[in-house]
Amino acid sequence: MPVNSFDNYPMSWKPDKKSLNSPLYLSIASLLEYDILNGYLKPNTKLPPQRELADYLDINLSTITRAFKICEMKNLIYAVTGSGTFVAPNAGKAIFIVDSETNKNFIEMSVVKPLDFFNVFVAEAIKSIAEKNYLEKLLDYGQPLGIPYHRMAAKQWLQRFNMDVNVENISITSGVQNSFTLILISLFQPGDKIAVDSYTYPNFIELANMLNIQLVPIGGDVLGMLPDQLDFVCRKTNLQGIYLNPSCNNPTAVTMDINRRKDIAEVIKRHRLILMEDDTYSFLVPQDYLPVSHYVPEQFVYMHGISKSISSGMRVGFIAFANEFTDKITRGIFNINVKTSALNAEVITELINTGVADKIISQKKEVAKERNLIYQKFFKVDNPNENPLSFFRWLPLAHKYHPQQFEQEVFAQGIRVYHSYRFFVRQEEPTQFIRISLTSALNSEELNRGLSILKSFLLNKNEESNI
Amino acid sequence: MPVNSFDNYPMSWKPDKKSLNSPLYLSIASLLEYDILNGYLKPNTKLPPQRELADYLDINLSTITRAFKICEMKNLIYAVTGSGTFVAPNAGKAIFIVDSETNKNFIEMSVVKPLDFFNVFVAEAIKSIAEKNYLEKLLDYGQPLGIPYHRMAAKQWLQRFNMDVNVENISITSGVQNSFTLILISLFQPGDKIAVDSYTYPNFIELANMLNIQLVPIGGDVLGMLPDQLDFVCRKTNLQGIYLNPSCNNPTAVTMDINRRKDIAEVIKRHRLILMEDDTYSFLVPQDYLPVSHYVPEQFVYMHGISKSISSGMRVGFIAFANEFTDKITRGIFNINVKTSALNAEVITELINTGVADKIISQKKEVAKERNLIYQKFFKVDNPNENPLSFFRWLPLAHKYHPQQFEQEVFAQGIRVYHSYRFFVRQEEPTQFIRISLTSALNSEELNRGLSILKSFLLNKNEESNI
DNA sequence: CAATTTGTCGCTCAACATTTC
DNA sequence: AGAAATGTTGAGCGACAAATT
Repeated sequence: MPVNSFDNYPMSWKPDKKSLNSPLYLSIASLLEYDILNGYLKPNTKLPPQRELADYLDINLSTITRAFKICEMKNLIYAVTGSGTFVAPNAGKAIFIVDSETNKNFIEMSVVKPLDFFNVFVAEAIKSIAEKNYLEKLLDYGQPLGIPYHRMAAKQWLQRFNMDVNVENISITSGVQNSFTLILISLFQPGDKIAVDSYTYPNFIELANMLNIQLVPIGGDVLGMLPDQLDFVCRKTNLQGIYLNPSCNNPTAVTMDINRRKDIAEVIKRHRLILMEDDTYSFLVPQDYLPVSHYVPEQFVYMHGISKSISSGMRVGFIAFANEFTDKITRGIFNINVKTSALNAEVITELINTGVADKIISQKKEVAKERNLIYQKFFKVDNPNENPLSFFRWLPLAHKYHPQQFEQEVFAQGIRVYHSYRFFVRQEEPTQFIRISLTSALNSEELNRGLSILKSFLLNKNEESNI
Repeated sequence: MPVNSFDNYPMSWKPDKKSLNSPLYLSIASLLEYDILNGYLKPNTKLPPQRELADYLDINLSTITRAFKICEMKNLIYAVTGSGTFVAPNAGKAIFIVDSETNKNFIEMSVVKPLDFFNVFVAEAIKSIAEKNYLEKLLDYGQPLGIPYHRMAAKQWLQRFNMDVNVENISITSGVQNSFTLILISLFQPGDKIAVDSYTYPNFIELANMLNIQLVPIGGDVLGMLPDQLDFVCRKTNLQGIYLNPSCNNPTAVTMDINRRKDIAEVIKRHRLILMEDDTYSFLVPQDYLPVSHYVPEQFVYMHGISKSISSGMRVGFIAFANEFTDKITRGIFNINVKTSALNAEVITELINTGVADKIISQKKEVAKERNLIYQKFFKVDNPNENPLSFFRWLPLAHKYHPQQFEQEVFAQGIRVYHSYRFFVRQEEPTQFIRISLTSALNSEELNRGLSILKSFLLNKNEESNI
């Protein structure tokens, strides 16, 4: 191809040669960033091949590669060998999930709230602790992993979910999100790669982005992540870890059965991945399920939040981990948080030891069951592996929409749900979904009303097929 | 120099040519790492020039540069153009400060404890909160930056220290260390460079290391960091931020006067640095001091811990920040912690609003004054800019010691202090110091005893000069 | 203060791996 | 199944900048 014919050749992106200055690769990267963030390059646009851009700008191919790598680290683009480079579907958009709570005159089905009306019990626990005479002792530094009494309660609690480890392998953290931060910083490096489900919890995605840790989506089926696909990716890419959500995957609501857990564990072992198992929803699963961590005793970090099961406001979580990680995690806790407030851990310990925690859970399960029945009055649940007590539901859409616009149109009807774009890791989505929280509405009646509005909205959009 | 004469030439490090495999640069980096971590290369050893190593291994110079860069990122070595590359003084050593608390049969003067015996007041505050009827309302998600009532209390509290900002520019965090994490992750990138005092708080150093943020030490004088030196470094290196501890620098105990604060602020403005001002010790400074943040209203993050002033166990801190950073910080808080427990913030708010916090502080200042007088019975304080109420003291040593060995020898006498190696950022220390905590001993008598033991120990070492 | 030593950095080259057709 | 398209990666080159002598 003659060098001067580029004007006639349709290139999706033509950086202005004149505005390039030294260093070239940074200059190119920032031009690209600018054009993406300012909307001149739309999500999913295919960029010209690196060779073509290099020819056009009359520089070396690898200079383009470097420029692209910078933008890829910022999650603005993603590159696939053989196919090309594409603008990321979520380039520059915030996907994180945060409770807005500004004069709620709409029905909340986006954020998953943990049925906070059981907080009366927590308030009682606080009162009973306030009367204890050892209160002062809870108020000093020391014991970054938690005081033994609290860690013992954690041990007993985790045993309920078949996670049986020594007290030395347990730490109190300031909630699951804080556990994510702790583990990503302590056990991983910027540039490391972690395998995740194609649909993953947005706040994990955003945190990984902030820390420059790359997430590699692995395909799944009705039971969740496919071991073969994981193995396949591990063979060609150097992965350091894997993040799993096996009890009730957020957002798909899928529960991994025992066989799939074993199979995945095999692959994790084979490739020496660090397993980050997020088992916040273990309380919604029958008692005979063993965590994936159980099968990889030398390379797991099991993260258990009590925000969903017991109380969200206390900001307490537990982690259990393989011996190997003890030093790094201890150091990490100290450098990130110093420690978690023992007062808060004491409240949770009290709830566990007095059996109130169990009571809260069984009541939450009742409500969850009821709300799922309401959901099924409106929408079908096809996959038998979806957790019947899930706090949220994952509904496929028959058509393609503009994600944010879709959320806004729904909102205009007085309800809020999340579109799947928030959960998707790289690449374009083949099918679109919405995640519907069942536990955020104030009561069954409100949920009923919300789902009914949603259903009419979808029917208006000719979305019969999945309903 | 003939290529074959290397055997006779004294090279401080000769990697085994045979154990090199592809990729070369990684292979070299891991050989170097191995030799440093296993003690074959001692701290401060000068490595052979990169060109010489390249010649010796018969590979390209830049391949060595790359290998060295990897080790430099891990803080195993540091390179100075013109002088050479050296093994880092703290290569592979943990310097972080953690309260060990295992059967204390020694006098604690290493960790700085915050005079925890005033926790009775905090316990009372908890009791009074437990009786409030709005307790449940504190237990949900939402309001990641803190509920307005708490942020208002924070605003009033910060005003005492002349930090006057709107409520919108304030957030509750889970303590100062957590604020560091938040800000380093939210406003900086791996590879960014931050200016710090040559002697800096070890847990800040370690956290920066974990996040691959480079710290650049700036020289100082009796008033702390020198503006000219900061300016000088900014001109040649691309710095993104600066970390300061102006009220009572940890470990030097120096208080920056107003003029120095203004001068430093000028340089910060000129080079558009992000200021991280750690003002945990502002309660030990006279009321007319303005924070450095005051002079750079568009680029500051002011971090205020209450662990030292009010209560360490509650894990609550406040940050105030320039408008510009609001979005990034909000997103960061949500992705790192979700939020800080409102229960804990409520306790601190209660202490502030009832005036108990002020009472705690004035009592702590009394004790600090008394303990500093005890110190001066044993050791001189030469620099008038050292804070007379400091919780710790910084004592120069006349001779050079092996740092860890020194700490152990002192420990053998039944006391614990920290050697300056823990605080030093890169390069070898010209003079060695020890940091002596005055507030960790249980009472004046114990402190007296500890200092007396320390003094005899030092006199035995012929350390008269500074005593 | 000029020459020398020493580390830094951006760009190029070429072999390679993966995907598509 | 083989050829073409496309992204990846390690190493080399050379100009440069800073510190030392």
